[in-house]
Amino acid sequence: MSDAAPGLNSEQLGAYFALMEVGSLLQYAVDEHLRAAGDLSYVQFQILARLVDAPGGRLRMTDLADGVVYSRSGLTYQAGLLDKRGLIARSPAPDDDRSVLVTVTDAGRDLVAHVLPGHVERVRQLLFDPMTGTDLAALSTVLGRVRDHMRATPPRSAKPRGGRNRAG
Amino acid sequence: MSDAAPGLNSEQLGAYFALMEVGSLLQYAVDEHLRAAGDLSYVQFQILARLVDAPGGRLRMTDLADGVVYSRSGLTYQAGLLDKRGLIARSPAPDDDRSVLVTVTDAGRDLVAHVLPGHVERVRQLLFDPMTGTDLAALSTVLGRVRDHMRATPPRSAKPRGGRNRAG
DNA sequence: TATTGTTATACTCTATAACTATA
DNA sequence: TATAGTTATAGAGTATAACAATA
Repeated sequence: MSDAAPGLNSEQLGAYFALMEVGSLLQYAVDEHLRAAGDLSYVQFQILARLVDAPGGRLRMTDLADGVVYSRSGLTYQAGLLDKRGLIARSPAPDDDRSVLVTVTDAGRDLVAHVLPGHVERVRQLLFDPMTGTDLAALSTVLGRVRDHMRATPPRSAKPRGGRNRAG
Repeated sequence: MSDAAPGLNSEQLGAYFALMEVGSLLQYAVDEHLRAAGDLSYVQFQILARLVDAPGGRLRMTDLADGVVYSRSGLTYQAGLLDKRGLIARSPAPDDDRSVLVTVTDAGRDLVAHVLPGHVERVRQLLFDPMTGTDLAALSTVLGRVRDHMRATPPRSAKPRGGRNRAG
């Protein structure tokens, strides 16, 4: 879009496109590896990874849904797949009978451990090999700020009802 | 993964997660806007945007496929949708009868023009509002370097045909 | 009444392979 | 033989809405 970019200067536009391309290529490469190494989609890997990191290896469905998947039914679907493979187990929550506790099984932990080195290696090769130490520090600073801002800016609840931007 | 990250230090790991999260949230927000404002997916918007930027508003299917979609049949599918809506037109290439030239129609240009301000506005709000001028410069430098490196590093499973592995 | 989670269902998108046609 | 593109088909993933159960 060389001409019509009313709200962004060319440096911003370039950074935006670069971010999208880098994110897309990285996601693609990582996804490909996870499938080949462990027959996992990136979403499934995220679910397992969050569980491995959680105290006791367990989280409620709702907590898991926050930040991993965009709908509850989507998480139920993914959890069903992981459950069927024996990578997680679901049990009723003792303190709230509506909730379901999801726990990583040993098999789930093993799979994450098996997949992680190659995963991390791909990230290193693609993302960090071309960076200098200064690059890394700068990137951390900027992305941290942006992430905090995005988290604080309600992304999905801000649905304009009577919309200003409708297509004719 | 606080424990098992053999190949990345914690700063790198944090930067990686931040990048994925920022990219994912940005993609989601932008996609949502494009659908609401113009009933376009991000892929469709990319196709139109590339055409608008191309000399004469036209590109061959193959050139379009490079960097936009992951398979040729995927592009045929998306082009079919855009064609049906009158946003692009397809015609045989005069110099090579195997090729198909894709051209943005006036309706396609209008839709891009209609959608672009809101698109850019969302990017500005989410990505650039929390940044300082130094941040932007740093981000551009790092992402530029990383993107060049990624483009120069084709995925190992480079498939003979189709696919995603082209320098852009 | 609101929240948690599942299910049923429909839809979008993507990839693979077979196919046609041209270089 | 290799390339350009389409089609048929199958599969993964997602969202929406209805639903049941609990708070």
